[in-house]
Amino acid sequence: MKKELAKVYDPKDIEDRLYEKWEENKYFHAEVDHSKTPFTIVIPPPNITGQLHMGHALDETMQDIIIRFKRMQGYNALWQPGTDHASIATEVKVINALKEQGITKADLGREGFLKKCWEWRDEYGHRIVKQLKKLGSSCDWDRERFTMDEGCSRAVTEVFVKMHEKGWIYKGKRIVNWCPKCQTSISDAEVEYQLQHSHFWHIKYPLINEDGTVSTTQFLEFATTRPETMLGDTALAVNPEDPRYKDLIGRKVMLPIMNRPIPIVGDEHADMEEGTGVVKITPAHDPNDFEVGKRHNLPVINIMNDDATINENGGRYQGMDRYAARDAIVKDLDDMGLLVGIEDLDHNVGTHDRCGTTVEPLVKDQWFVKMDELIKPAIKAVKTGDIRLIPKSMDKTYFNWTDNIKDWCISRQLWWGHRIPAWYCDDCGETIVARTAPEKCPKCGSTHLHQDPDTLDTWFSSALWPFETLGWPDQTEDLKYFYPTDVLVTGYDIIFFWVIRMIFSGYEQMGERPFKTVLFHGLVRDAQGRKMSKSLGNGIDPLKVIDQYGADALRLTLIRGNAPGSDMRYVPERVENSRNFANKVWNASRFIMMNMAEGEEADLTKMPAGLFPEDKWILSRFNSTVKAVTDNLEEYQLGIAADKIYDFIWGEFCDWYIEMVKPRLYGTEDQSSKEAALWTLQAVLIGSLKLLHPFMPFVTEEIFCTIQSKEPSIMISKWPVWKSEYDFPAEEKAVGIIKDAVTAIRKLRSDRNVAPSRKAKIYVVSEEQSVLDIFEEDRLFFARLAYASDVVLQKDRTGIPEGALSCILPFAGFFMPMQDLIDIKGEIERLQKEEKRLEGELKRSANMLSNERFLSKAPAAKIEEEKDKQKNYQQQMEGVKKQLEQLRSLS
RNA sequence: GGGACGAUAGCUCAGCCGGGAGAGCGUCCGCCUCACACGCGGGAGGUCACGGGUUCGAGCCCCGUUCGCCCCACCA
Repeated sequence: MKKELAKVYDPKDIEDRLYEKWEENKYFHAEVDHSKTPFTIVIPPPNITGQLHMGHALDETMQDIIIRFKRMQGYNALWQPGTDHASIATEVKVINALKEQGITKADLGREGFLKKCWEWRDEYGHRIVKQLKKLGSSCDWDRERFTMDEGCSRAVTEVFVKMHEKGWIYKGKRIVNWCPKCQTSISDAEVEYQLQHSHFWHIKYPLINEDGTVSTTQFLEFATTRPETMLGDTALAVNPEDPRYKDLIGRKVMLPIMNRPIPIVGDEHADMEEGTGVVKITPAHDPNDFEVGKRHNLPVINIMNDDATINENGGRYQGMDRYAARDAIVKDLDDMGLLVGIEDLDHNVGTHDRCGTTVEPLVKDQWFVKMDELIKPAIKAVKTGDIRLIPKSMDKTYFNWTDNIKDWCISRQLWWGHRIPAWYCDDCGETIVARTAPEKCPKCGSTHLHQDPDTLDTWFSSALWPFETLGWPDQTEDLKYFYPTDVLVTGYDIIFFWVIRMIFSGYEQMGERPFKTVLFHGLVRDAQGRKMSKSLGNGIDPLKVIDQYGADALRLTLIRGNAPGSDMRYVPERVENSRNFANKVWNASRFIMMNMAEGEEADLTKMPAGLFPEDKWILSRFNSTVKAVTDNLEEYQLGIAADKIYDFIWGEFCDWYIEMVKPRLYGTEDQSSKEAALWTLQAVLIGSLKLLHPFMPFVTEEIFCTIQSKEPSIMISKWPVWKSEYDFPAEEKAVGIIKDAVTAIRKLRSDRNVAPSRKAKIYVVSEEQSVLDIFEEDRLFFARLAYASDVVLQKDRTGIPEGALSCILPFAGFFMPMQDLIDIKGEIERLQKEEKRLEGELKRSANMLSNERFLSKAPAAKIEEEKDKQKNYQQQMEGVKKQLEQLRSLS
């Protein structure tokens, strides 16, 4: 039975079926095999709270294209998948879910709460994986990992203990970013600055006289955006060079409300140019002030509880929220005559990126990673090119962060995550950091020990992702073979959170880079260029798009015309075009199959002897496309590669080649001609499907498996390579000439409104026998494409009816006698226009070729090219003039 | 304040090494031509933001300007 495809490509029927087939046959699975070169990608592990969004879709598609390409090239390709426990994001979700049942975290206790988290993970953690599969992602699911599985947890503990021994992880009282809502510390990277409307309050504190009395006439004035923190002020600072104030250094002012004398210190931090030059110093609630406090041994007075209400150090404001306290304090200061004025101000306020709450800098006992030494190899890696960032412009962003890096606060006051492997002795206070829970205190022998309640920043484990997923800390075969990975594909928005941390972790723990290249992509925005967000409700669900248009269409849409590192807009119409392209490929294949005789599969390993010029032309074009696309993919220029395949398949193979060979397929007399055409059709189609497969895995697989029976799947077939026997420059040129002629003739007919159904005799006139030979050889398809009833080749214009429609090209003139369409005047006008255009071109060409400096400096090939052009224009001009002359003699 | 990115057809965007600008959508004209109307053929539409410079030659390289967007830092 002859194989057939449905008339319209319907992805719904086939995508799930093919994905199952791939999984069943273990095509995604990679094992250590020393006869092959590994190529490894680790997935950016999606959060278990996540739902597939367009950002994932883009990220996954890029990785899948690369891994499928490499797999077909013969690499032992591993795409290592997994998910992230996403400590704070998950904890918040679980808390909210519990809230609906009226349960709090505290009700359940630590154990109970963690149980809920694991339940949550079991229920939702696989949702995202299922969604990734809908996209066609060829991850090795047998190797799926989770950042809190046994192995990853072991890796985390190992790193923590090792780094602690090295002195690179320490505990200390530092000012940290505190989220009063989530009740945890967060890292600098998690702080998001937001422009907020606020005020600048101008306040003055009275000077304390030399005799100890409070002055009623002398005040120091300053401005602040946070008047409530005055409760914790422990100094005013002025610049030591400031002539206005330097005599006052060492004197005191009376802190109003609290009635506490505080010193005036001289510190560089006070900028003489700014405001009055006086700054209030609150070491407990401002990072800069904390530093000033350290330099001057100032007391640190914390005035806030963990929920940002005022604590017992805030006197009568105790219990008030920080903003209520602010209003009250401003009012009280005003009543005391100490409020000088209020100014409107828009300024950036740090907020927690998860919940949007304004962070409160607080002094806390937290765990930190010391960054100064750790970061060095990471800086060197990008400087020397050991790790390459694409696009290159990301280098600067990278260095901007590494050059200004501060120690990393890694402890979180959360329950869901890796618990810090530190224990404290209740009797002597000793801190024990260990891989397993110690039985007794090594210092005093006490068995009264308790573990640090905190967990680690979720990025602490993701930083180890490239090697922990391959077995580290064990020295597994997988690790030796697949590490370092080849390319990391991710959005630029997590360069600081994740990419940099993986790089320094890789060098520190493995002594080697975690990946050779980082390929950054941008954000997928909506059609108006806005970020897709839940609150705006403008997000487009990739799953719905897949449902409607197919995964292939979505994938191609996201890849075409998307340059690395730059944001893209999701314009729905573009998906339609991609879907149309899938249908185009489908129908071209359908056409070829319809013409294949039963059981007649071409032997693609053997090129037939009797190929026609057009066969050679398309093979040659295909050959060039193979090379270009391969080069682009090697350079991770995915969008450019996709464009080239699209253009080749649609613009050359379908629009031209298939049309060219139709007469040979329909005719039955010349069997070898038909076979040559069928061989070429299959060779080029199957080759093109292979090129397209990484981009559109489903439709290509379905066609591949229908049109040939030798190989079980396109995804494990061989990637095409450039072949010298497919290189036909002469035929490329010859068919190029025919295409030009066909286009010109079609335009002429279109201009004159000649219906396609109306055929005409075409005279091809050229003095050059070689040109006539080309038309002779390609007569069959030329006639079809140019709507010719007959083609007459001759060296001059004898016998051509007067007033025939004509178009003149450099290499030949074409004449179509259509008596009812004679319009001598119109023809003259048309040719005059052409004459004028040619005059311009000839002038430009002559100018260039008479330019001494062009001739002496431009490359020889360029000069030759220009000379050829000039010659062509001259020939064409000659033909146009001749024709004009004749027409004028008629009129 | 520092830095990145962008400004190309009506819209959304490509444009690799500098050698006379492309795609999709839209639009206009003509076609149900025996694979595909999710299609075919043809057309219109561009001062490549602006001003200088380098070069035989600039959308592309250099300097400056304007506008947009993002990141980082900071505003006491």
